[in-house]
Amino acid sequence: MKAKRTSLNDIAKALNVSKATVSFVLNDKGDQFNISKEKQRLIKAKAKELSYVPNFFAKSLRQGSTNTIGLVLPDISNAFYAELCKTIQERLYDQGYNTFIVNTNDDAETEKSLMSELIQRSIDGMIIAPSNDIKELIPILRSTHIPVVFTDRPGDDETDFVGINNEEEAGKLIEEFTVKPKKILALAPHFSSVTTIQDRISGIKKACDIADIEFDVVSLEKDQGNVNEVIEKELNNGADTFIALNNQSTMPVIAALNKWGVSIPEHVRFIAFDDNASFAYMNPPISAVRLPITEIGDNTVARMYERLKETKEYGKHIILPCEFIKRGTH
Amino acid sequence: MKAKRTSLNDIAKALNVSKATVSFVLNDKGDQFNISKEKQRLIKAKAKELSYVPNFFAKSLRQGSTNTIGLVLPDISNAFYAELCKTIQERLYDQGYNTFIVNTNDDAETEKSLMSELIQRSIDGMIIAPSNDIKELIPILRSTHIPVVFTDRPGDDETDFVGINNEEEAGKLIEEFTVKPKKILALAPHFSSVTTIQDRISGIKKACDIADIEFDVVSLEKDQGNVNEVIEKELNNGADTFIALNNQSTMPVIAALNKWGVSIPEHVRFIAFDDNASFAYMNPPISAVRLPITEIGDNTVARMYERLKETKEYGKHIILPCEFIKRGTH
DNA sequence: TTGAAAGCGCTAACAT
DNA sequence: ATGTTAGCGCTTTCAA
Repeated sequence: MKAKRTSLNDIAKALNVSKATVSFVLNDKGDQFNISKEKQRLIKAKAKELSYVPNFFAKSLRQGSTNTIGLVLPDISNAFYAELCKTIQERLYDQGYNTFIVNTNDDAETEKSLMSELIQRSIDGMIIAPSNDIKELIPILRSTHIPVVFTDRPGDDETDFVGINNEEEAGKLIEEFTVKPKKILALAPHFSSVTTIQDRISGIKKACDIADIEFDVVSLEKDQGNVNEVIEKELNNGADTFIALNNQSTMPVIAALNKWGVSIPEHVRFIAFDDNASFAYMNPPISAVRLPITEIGDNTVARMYERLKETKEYGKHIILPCEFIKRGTH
Repeated sequence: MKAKRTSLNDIAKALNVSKATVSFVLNDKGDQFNISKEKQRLIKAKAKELSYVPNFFAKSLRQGSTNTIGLVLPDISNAFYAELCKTIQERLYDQGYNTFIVNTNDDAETEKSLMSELIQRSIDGMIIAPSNDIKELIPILRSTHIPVVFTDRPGDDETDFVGINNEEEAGKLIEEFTVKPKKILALAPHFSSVTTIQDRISGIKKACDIADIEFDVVSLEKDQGNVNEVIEKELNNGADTFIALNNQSTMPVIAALNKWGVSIPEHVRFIAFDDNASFAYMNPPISAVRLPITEIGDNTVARMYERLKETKEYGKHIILPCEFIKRGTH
């Protein structure tokens, strides 16, 4: 019952010209092939009249390319990735590319299989914020020759990357506190071995060593009761300065601090790495490092576009600066 | 340089059989076509050996279907839609479908053009949380014959829908307050004419009329200074009970209430429609209506699957219940 | 029990 | 200046 879509051939027949001519004209190669202006006009008019729409799949099959970029993200429901995803998708769309988004749930095996799937679909390029160690990914990456750009989480020196310098940005933080910290406690999300978190830890640690500040890290459990206990213990151990290592670990810590009646910034100081819309509304509003999400997205797509169009050279790392948002807790 | 992918033909040649035979076997129709067990085994082994991967586009072209569902969402960076998107994508993937996500930014024109784009790509079905009025969408929907399921925001009686009964759920809320409200103020996000918000308003209004409670609605500006003013004015007008009509309007109101030193739930009561992860960590934690996001996603995909596979009948509305999360502000 | 061949809609090399 | 034609890789009807 489905009314058949107009095809190139329909237009060609209606006008008594060849498919090739129609194809040229409709792909704006009319002049290049010296098709007469009049005929071009006619063809375009007829295409409109029959509401012709090119068949994407026939085109892809013929050309061997799909105009689609695969986007591999750890968790699309995390505010950071949701925003990044939106930006990347929009920019790609502006360039005429479609985005095929897959979600790995930060699971290494899922990621590997999804990546293979994507490659099998003849995508033209892949943008990835990897959950796996780069070493695990190399075999998969080797099996294809499409450009790959890493975003947020780096690969190695051979792979393109757009993101921030987590170590440096985290290290700079200890100078922002209004009171010199005695002991800094970094709060890591549960089970997080991803490089971004590890780099942030190492940055803070190094800075603390130099400034002669005591330093410790704890990993937060999902259970709030547990978080409360941990924070109480650390408070007793002299921690007076807290840095949440990502947006997910912020709220539980603030809640625990509130529970023990510790006032911020009078008794202790707090900074969140990775800002969140809600932070500005807290009481007091939470000081945070804003990751340049839009810029990361823009640059990632720009780099992908370069790789797609011109450059064969790879391994470029684009590092963007963060911004410290001074609010009421630092 | 790109190593050519193994094709059906490669396998056929290597084994000296026809493409057809290989195709049958690899699509598990070997028995149906009485291909000998031995040959089937051979073919499958060779396919594995050459790491054969079917060409998605050739298949789509030939079959005229793409195994892809278009998903049209207003704003993928909004927590509610991010979560919904994730669920729908996962379920669709489980069923062997791919999801093509597009983001309309709640802009009516963008939505219309993106929908047309999607249809042009020969998607097999479309799931949409529309920004446009259904009347605007009808011409576009008419131009195709693929199944369409509306999610979160309904179309009309002729279109499938999965979501909640906003009017009813909002109406029930007024019974939840621990103190009988004198005057309820509903807080709408800036410029929101979408039906979900309108239905929530009308539900509360009706319930207030019956219970003889004063009721008013205000639309919140982006600017917090403005929100503060509005809330102050309404406080002076006797508002003692606040209902945020979506998750975006919650934080600004809480911040304003804090600013004026109004304590919750002692002085005023507050409920948010649409829960958010951060609400549990606020002080006091925010009472909220939890939308059944996962269930909406599951049912949307299930319904789409039905439409794709069996049913020609449409216009089914699946209404799911919400859950009121009692925390500290109501 | 298997193979041959047509054709999905498009592009581009080659003719004319 | 425009037409002819050969596939891209796959499925499926028909023939053997």
